[in-house]
Amino acid sequence: MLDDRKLAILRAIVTDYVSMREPVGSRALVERYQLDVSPATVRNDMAVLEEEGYITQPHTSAGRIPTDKGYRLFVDRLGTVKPLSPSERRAIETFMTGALDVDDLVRRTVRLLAQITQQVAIVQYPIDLGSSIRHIELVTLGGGRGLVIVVTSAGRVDQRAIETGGAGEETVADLRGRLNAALIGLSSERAASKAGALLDELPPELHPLGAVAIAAILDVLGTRETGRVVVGGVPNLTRFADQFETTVKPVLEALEEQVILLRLLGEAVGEDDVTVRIGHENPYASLQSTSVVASSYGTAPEAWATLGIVGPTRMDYPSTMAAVRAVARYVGRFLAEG
Amino acid sequence: MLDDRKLAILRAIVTDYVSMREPVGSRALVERYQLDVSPATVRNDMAVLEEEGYITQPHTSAGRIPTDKGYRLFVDRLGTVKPLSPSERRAIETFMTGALDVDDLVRRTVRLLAQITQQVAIVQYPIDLGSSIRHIELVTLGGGRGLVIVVTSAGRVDQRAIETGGAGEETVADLRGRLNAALIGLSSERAASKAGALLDELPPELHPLGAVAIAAILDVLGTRETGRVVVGGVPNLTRFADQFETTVKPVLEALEEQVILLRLLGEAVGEDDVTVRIGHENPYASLQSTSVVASSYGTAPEAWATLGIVGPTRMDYPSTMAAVRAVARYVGRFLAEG
DNA sequence: ACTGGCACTCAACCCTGGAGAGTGCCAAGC
DNA sequence: GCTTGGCACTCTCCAGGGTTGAGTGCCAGT
Repeated sequence: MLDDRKLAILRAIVTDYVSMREPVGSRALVERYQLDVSPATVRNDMAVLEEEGYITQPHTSAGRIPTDKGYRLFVDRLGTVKPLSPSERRAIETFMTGALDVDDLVRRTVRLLAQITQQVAIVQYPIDLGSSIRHIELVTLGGGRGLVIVVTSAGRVDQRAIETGGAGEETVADLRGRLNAALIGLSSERAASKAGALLDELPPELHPLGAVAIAAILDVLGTRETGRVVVGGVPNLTRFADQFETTVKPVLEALEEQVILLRLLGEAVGEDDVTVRIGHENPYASLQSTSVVASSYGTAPEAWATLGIVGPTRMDYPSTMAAVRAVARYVGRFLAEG
Repeated sequence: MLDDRKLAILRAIVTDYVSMREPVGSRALVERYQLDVSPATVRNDMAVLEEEGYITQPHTSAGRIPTDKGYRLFVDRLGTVKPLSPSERRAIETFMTGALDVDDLVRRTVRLLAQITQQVAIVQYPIDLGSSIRHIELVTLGGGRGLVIVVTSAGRVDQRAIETGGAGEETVADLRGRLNAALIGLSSERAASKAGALLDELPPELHPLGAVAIAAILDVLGTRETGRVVVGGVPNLTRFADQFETTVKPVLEALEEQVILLRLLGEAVGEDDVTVRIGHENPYASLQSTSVVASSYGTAPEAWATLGIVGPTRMDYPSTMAAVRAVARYVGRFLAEG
């Protein structure tokens, strides 16, 4: 039902609307793109496209703009791959090299992604499901307080504050030794179950301290998968300039909710390539005037997470997708190399 | 030159403009506040206030609005202390209790502050200048990589990735022992100088690993003071609704710059009470249409940092200052108790 | 020193008419 | 049968003009 010319017209409408930011009419279309037909023909085709729900007009005498369905078709079948510009490639290289640690890497990635796409960037901290426990440290801080520190083979360090009570240094050392002996080398899941069982094996004098320490370890292991999220490039939202209160505020609110962001990125897990959610395809009402372009990154199972961007549905999908894909690849490679 | 009535009029103008968000005229003033004089008298006084630079009018036939200088006078001499509402007190209690660790505490504080002030909140991580080194951990991760972890008596944990090369487990253990023996209990400054000297004392076989480990430790100690900053409540910026591109974008950009935020908060260090910077008093051009209300918090010297809010110059200073002060006190107390 | 009165200014609002962009439809042409 | 030129129609946008209303500054009177 949609012949080649209609598809070409849809592609032209999307392209034009994205760059011009104005509803596009039949005349402008034939002038700016080589359609080799008259405006009247284009109008007829546009009527069909509108009937099928791919485009719509804001008001009677205006040009057409793509609907979410139109963008979807464009992304799925019409988008031509747009390679990154040399300067973008260079930006990626420059940003990545010299990252100090995972924290720094994530911060750099957010900035980079926001800069090339000119959108709001979201990067999830790498989660290391498949990694194993490398070290467990118990430190007293005085005043009856202390820390439990868990280090994994992927280089991740988590800590929890605990009440140590009046436990002496040798008690701490004893417990530290037992914990390490029991848990080092185990995966998160196995460590969690082993730790639970370990409490019963401890001599009574280690019991009070052992209980809180193990509880802290279980907490670390349990919350590990949810991973944090970092957001950047929020100023790019100002390009939504029209409708501020109605459009931007909900988006800002969503961006402050870690849970929402995680779920948003979560949709991309398991996909091979870049995932695109357009407008209402989005699970959150507050983001239904935006699109999300996301991708997994990293080398499973050691470090695996997702990153992406949030922007107006009216965005340059080919470029954005290329950028997200490229950044995901680079970060993944960087992570693998250390 | 400014008698009591003129001051009362200025106070009324500020109060009214903040709540009504509209230039305020002489008639409205005498109607809404008990000035006991006629509009004409108020007009005469307003002419003087305008001449002195405390108020201004957007255009000829409009009411008056306060200038930065007017707000300054209001804050310094006219603001009546506004106690927190019971619900705000309750919010503070609720938010604080149950914080897991410093990270969590900071996150909760940002949310809390943003919620009660309805502004953008900024909280600096506690910096622990006066604390001492409690433990140093060296962990190998395989693949020639490893981690240096530094724990302070205030419970702060920092880590750095290092190249361990092919160093064996006993080498690592040896170095770990020497580092801990040398550095535990020292303050940041003394630890830094001692660490630098320590390298020369190491036996040759520990040299390559010792060099990178000590470099990492120095890096941790060196960057510790600059502390990170967390921002929250950005959606509250939407209440700037007028002038979006011109007003909000620069603010959003500033909010993404850790350096700017740190400097902004830094101004409040050493002050006893809440610090207020109004409009152009602000060092950054992009924030000159905003005011910053900040306060130090924490118990020196163990943990000491600042927090505050950024909002329009047209803000409810008494309430905001009360809220910032209260939150700073609470967080400080919480931090002291652990 | 305060007040009432008055003339003046200026943004905001509404209404109107014209211009322009774009459409849908139809009859004619290839 | 698809395509095209023509035409009437719709609707937004914009500029112009008149009115309204809030607010001011100034002055003379108490």
